[in-house]
Amino acid sequence: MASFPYEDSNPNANPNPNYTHFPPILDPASFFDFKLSDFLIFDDDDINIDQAASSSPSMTSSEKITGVDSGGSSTIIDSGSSIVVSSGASKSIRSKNGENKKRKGEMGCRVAFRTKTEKEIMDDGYKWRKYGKKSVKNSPNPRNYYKCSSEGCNVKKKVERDREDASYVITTYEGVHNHESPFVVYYNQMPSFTSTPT
DNA sequence: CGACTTTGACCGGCGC
DNA sequence: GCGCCGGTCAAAGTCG
Repeated sequence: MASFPYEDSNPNANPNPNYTHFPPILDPASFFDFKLSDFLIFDDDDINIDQAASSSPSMTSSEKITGVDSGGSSTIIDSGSSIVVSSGASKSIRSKNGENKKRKGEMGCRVAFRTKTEKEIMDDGYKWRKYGKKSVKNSPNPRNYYKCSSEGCNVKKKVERDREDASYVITTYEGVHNHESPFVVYYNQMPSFTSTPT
């Protein structure tokens, strides 16, 4: 639990659904286009990621980790930066016929992070399809819901603006991709970027 | 014409 | 039991 997200260029190689890997920010163009601002990590099911991620921007990342992480590991990316990671999301999923299914832990992990960006959507290399938009309580900004549009991939993400500072965007990933990012495929095909030993 | 977005409705969980 | 809230569905609209 100490790997840097941008080193995890092959999410597909992860056989463990509970493996907590970082958000696939793999597009250099988009990566440098925003300032990573929050990166919290925890393992507790009951923690409200959204609240943790959107807590006061004046807090330091170490303060956030102390307040949120109940003994789990943590990785600080940058001064004042934090991401929230949960490895056991508990979620109630409603099927089409109205049947409700408990899917505790099925999603693999959740990752929430806050970034300072003007863009609502961060291009993380994956293709997302929007399936919902909801105004949430205590926040003037609506929350957008996205699913990975790859067939068979159940990864979801929520995107909302920080209620305290609209220049920040809170992104919550849920689950682990069962395929490689289109960007990774493209990246791996580029001779100048392949990891040839010197 | 297919893929995607929008948006209102619907549903289950949860607190009171 | 009831109402609020978050999350999802799906039909209609939009766009390339």
